[in-house]
Amino acid sequence: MSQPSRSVSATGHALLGLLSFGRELSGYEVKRWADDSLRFFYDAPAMSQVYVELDRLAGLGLAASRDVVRDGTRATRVYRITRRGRSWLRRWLADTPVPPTALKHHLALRVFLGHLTEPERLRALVVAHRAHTEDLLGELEAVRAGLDPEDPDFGHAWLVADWGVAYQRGEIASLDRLLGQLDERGGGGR
Amino acid sequence: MSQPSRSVSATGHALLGLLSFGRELSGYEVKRWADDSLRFFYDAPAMSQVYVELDRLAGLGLAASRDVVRDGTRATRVYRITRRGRSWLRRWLADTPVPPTALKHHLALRVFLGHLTEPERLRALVVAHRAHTEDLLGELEAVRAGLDPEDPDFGHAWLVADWGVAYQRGEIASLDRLLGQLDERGGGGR
DNA sequence: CGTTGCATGTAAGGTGTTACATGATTAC
DNA sequence: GTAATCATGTAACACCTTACATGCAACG
Repeated sequence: MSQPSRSVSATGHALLGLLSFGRELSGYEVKRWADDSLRFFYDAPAMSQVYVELDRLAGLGLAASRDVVRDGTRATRVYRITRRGRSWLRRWLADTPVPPTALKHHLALRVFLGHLTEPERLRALVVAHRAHTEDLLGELEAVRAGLDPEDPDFGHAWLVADWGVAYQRGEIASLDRLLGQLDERGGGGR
Repeated sequence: MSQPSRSVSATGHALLGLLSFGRELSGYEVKRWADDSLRFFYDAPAMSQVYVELDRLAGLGLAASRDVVRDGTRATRVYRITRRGRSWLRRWLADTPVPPTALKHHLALRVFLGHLTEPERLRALVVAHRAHTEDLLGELEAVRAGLDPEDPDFGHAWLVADWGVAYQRGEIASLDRLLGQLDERGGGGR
């Protein structure tokens, strides 16, 4: 049999992970679910990428697809994880080293280059980012509220959502601290 | 005049940002500096990518290069930011919307899929990640110690380093909290 | 005399994005 | 009727990585 260790990307594993919860899902549904879960701690792939990735998983035998015609003429292609896919994922989870967290903090880059702009402008960027973070926090709290921490499968999803809530709260606290420091800088000397 | 708004990638802006501190730097030096600063809040690009990016910035007139022969035969190509590059960066900083933070938290993905493995195995992954985070924290503290918060230019770098320290400490606290929750799950029912 | 650090690049390939193209069904 | 949602995919391209290729200088 094949050993596509290298042939499944991190995103592929993430999507196969969504299928591992046992439901049969269309690409569209996978994307929506990714937007409600993966997005908060992992980049949610574009819609087009989801189709490509699911197709590849099916090609490797890790997922199986079938076309469902419900009522209308246009078919919906649904995917489910195969036994091979499940054991594949298990082994991946157990044996593959966890890569370091990849962060692209665009606001931090701008603060880093703060010498290039006026203090008020920089402050405005931070404030806008703070507002955006508040929004994210609200969404995450809603996600967490929809999960059951006692559930055998989705309990882990709850853990991650709970963690995400703490993470975003920490981010907001950091931003407030940063704003205070910027005010000291701007108000004082220079 | 060109309007290469679209032609400079985020990484390009980050590297141009390093040049904006005024020093004339070789590609090699840019890479080392990126590893000591950008790496903590933005992905540090590969060495080869640094050369490509600098070359592109020079092609756009945002940076200028010259070959320095110091002593030996092999030339070192050094880059400095041009006046155009500086005003380019300023406008970018002032006018370009800040994209949302992109996170790829590979450990969170594994916790999310925790139903696929044994509690002890999952715990081990978290512990390993915690150790790695401690290392990062140590490196960041060293970076911060080498910066002066009062410096007109590098004061902003200090702010970001200080923020990074708080960020990684928060991460460690989150991981400890997560470990406690995992123990409750594992030790109790199920 | 071998390894590490300085130094620069090319080639190939993987990963993912945006834009485009198409079309049905449902809700207002 | 028209807008939003469901639904699937292709094409072009941007971005970045790994592997490779080369070579000098300094240190032990």
